[in-house]
Formats: sequence, C-alpha cells, structure tokens
Amino acid sequence: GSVSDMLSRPKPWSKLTQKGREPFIRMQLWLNGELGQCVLPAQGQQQGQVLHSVTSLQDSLQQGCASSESTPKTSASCSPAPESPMSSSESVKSLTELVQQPCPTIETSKDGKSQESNEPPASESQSTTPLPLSGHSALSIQELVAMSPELDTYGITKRVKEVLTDNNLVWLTSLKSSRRARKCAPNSALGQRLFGETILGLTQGSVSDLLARPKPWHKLSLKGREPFVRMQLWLNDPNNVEKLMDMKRMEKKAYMKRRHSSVSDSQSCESSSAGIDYSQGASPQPQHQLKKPRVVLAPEEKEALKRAYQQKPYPSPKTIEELATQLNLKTSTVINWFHNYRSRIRRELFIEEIQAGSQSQAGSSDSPSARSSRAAHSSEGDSCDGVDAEGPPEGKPSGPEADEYSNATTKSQGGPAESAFEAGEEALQGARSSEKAEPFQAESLEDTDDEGRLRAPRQSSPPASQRPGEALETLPNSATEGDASTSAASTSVLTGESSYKSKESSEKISSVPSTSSTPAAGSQKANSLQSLFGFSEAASSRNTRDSSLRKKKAANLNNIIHRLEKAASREEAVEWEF
DNA sequence: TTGCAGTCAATATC
DNA sequence: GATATTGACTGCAA
Repeated sequence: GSVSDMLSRPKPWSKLTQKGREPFIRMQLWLNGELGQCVLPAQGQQQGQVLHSVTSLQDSLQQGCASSESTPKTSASCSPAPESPMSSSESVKSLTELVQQPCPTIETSKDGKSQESNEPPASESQSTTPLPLSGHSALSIQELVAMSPELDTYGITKRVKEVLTDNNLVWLTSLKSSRRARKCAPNSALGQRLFGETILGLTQGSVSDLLARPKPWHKLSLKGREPFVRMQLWLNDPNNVEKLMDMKRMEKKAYMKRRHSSVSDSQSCESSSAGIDYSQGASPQPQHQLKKPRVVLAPEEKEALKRAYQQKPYPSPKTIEELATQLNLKTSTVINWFHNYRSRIRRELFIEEIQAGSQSQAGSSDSPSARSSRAAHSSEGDSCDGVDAEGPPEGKPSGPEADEYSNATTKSQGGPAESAFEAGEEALQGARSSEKAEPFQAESLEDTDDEGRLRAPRQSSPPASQRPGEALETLPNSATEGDASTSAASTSVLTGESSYKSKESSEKISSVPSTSSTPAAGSQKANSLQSLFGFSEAASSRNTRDSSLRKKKAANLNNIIHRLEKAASREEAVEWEF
C-alpha cells in the first residue's frame, strides 16, 4: 500500500522528511544498479560503497572515467555495478550525509583534463552536457543532486571563495595590487572562468553571480542545485586546488602553443578568447556570424523602468507597450527587464535574509544558510521576513548593489501594513497550496475598487479607459509611504522627479514577488509564522521602537492572514475583501 | 500565455 | 585582465 501510494503520488523532495526521502533514495539507488551506471561500485562495504559513489562522481566530474589514471577506486567506480548493494538503512543514511562529509579517501589522478581532447568544450556542451563528462557521469551528478540532502549554499560558496582566493586562483579586487595574485593570474582569464568551466560547467559570469548571490538550497530547482553539489564535491576533494592549478598550467601551455602555431592573426584572434577547448578542433562560432548588438539601457531608461516597476511590478501588456513606446525600446526589452529585475530582486532578498540572519544570530553555531533556509521555509515564499520589514540594518553597507536591488527589497518605514501584508500573502499561499502564486504586492493594496475591496492581483491592470501614458502614472503608493513617495509616484516614468530615496522605499514594498516553489502546508503555517516572528523579533530587538512596531505588525498580520485565508477558501474568490 | 529559473555572453567596472 | 553586471535567451510549469 505504501509503495502504491508512493509511486502514484510522490511528494516533492522538499516536502519530505529525512525518513520520507529514504524510499526515494532507495529507488534511485535501485535504478542506478539496474542501469549499471558508474555510480555504485562493485566493491566496497556499506558506507564505503557510498563513498565510492562520490569518489566516482568526483573523478568523473574532474577527469572522466575513461581517461583517469586507475587508482583502485576510480577503476572500481567505473566498473558496472553488478547489483544494488544498498540494503541497509545505514547505507542510505550515509548517502544523505555524503555530500556534506569530506571524502578523505578520495584519490584522483593528476592528469587534469586529459579527456578534454575527446570531449566537447564545456562552453559548447553547456546545453546538453554541463561538463566535459561522459554521458553517464552527467547522469550521475543529476542523480546525486536528486539524492542530496540540503546543502548550505551560502557556506559552500563562501568556502569556495576562500579556497580560490587563498590559493590565488581568483583574482579578487582586493588582491589586485598583489604581485602574487598577479603572478598567479597570467595571460588569460582564469579564476572564475577556469573554475566555472572545468568544475561547474558554467561561464564566468554565471560563476560570479553564483558565488556572490547563492540561493538557499530549498529555493533551487534540481538544475540549480547542481553547481552547488559540484562545488561541494570539489571542496571535498583534497587535491582540488592542485587540479585546478594543473588545469591552469595546461591552459596556459595550450594558449602559448596556439599562439605560436596559429597561422593567421584572425585564427589566433578567434581562439584566444576561448581557452584550451577551442584548440582541440571544436568549431568556434564564425566571427562573421551576425550577432545582435547588446542593448544597453541608459541610466534614465533604467530609472524610468524602475519607477514603472515601483508602480507596477507586473505591468500589463498594455503598460509594457506604453513603456516601450515612451522609452523608445523594444517591447521584449521591457519585458525582459521586468523579468530580470524581479528575479534579481528576489535573489538579493535571499542574500539579505542570510546576512541579516548571520548578523542577528552571530555566535550561533547554525550556518547562515540553514537559518536562511529555515526562515524562508517558514515563510514559504520569496517574500521577506521581519528583518527586511525593518529596513536596512544600521551600518549596512550601501553600494550600487544596494541601490539597485537591496534597497528595493528592504522594507521602508512602511510599517506594519506592508510587511504584514506580504507575510500574510505567504501564509495565504500556504493556505491555497496548489493555487498558483500570484503577484500580490503591497502596491496591489491600492488597487482597489470603490468599495475598497482588493482586486485579485492579475486583474489589477490599468483600466481600459486609460490614455496612453496614463498607465505609467502612478498608482497611489502605500499609505505609509508618506508624502514624499506619493508625490514621487504621481509623476510619469519619464519625468518622474521622485527623490531617489522615496522611490526606493516604495520599491522595497512592491519588490517582493511572492511566488513560491514550495508552498507551505497548512500545518506548517503556524510554525512558519512563529519562526517568521522569531526571526524578526531577534532582528528588531535592537531597539524598543522596533519592538513596539513588531507587536503592531504581529497583530495586523494575524488579522490579515485570517481575512486572506477566508478569502482564499472561497472557490470563487475573484475579489478578496480587505 | 505568462512568469520563473538558470544561464550565456557582452559589456562595465575595478 | 579578472570580476561584476545585465539584457537576452531557453526550457519548464501552471
């Protein structure tokens, strides 16, 4: 009966407890055994078997089974698994732990990417094969990702950055003047690029982004988790740095060779930016191939788009059209901009969550990511918690990044209504469970009809009677925004004269799209709120003003949650009373 | 169709 | 020259 139920109605991974995940891990292992993949070795005993899996994966990741020197382990790992050896719960348990544990027994050969000549370049194989791996190894990493326990993404990126910088593999800004760093980063772009392409199968930009703004584990899709599993495996490898150094040397050698052997300047030019792989006969994109020039938005255009976002994070097609016309941009550019902005604001929020968690719980043995994970779990949405609701922590660094996103994701003095509203919305999502998460920003608060009822979010597009350009005029901002933002919002996106601060403040309110990949179960909601408040409380205990504010928020939140739940429970809830 | 996650790759910044 | 930013794209899910 359990099997039938599990096969017909499997729960998502994120919803499963450790115990609940066990059968799926068993199934996965069983599948692996059936397929005879390079995952389960023929030899080994229990925990050792599991470690062999990692070993083989790691070897595969970094060397490929075919070409790796045959240490006993790698050769074993490449042999087909004759049977599924996982029979004890101990083995399963150890599997769930393996990614987090160091693998001291891992021995890998040091011939670096010797298989590269037989493999497509990482950059080219990106869409299908993320790494220069043989097919089964690529499959294995996916399997491992699927089986992996929750990882501390923040911690992993932190450690990766540490390892890379400690070994001068990346040339951070702070090391710019360091001769040693300079020495270790010669000629061609290495560091993030090398690490990304060889270890993660990602480009430099993606690596940079990933290291700077890791998402919490539970917010990642399987695909999104892959780089973190790879990073963890790489961290576990005692020879990781040496291998990377080797690759760096090899790349340099290949680069020099290419330079010397290149017949024409153009050939040299083509391949010089591509790294070692392009020298192996892979076909780089012809230079003459027409490429669309990259659109670079002018600062004033960005400002205008931000103002529009502030007013409507989810603009209607009509609004987008109008924006595009006013700004003389392509509609697709405007659409893309909104997508990207929403997405990046969300990510920024995760980071703030983590950082705020670190600050407020300094001294705790908990990892920041885990805390973040819990906090986000508790809120079950991309929305913010109480810390954000309190506005930027004092002393918080405010660079361009903060201007761009962080500020936008941090609540202003907006007070209880906004944050409580968002938290309530998250709770509502939990209540709605299967319902698609709707953009339900505070901004929508104002999108009410004459009776003050809140419209369903998707129906909050401007009235059809609006004149062109009118859509770009503001919706009244949150009542707590104050005069500044109200007046700011009453200007056109092109001529808006809002003070940047007030604009950012209201952005903060409207910038928290509340989509959730893992809606809270109803039973979790209480805990979610509790932890939400617990988290917020810690942050807000900094002063008594915050404390009283917090109480108001709590009261307001409860009230709102109650109303929203009632509204959500109505099947025909097109409009929610508020 | 819409929104999102993830990523690339051109460009900006340091 | 390395890293950070960001517009665009693909694939997926609802």
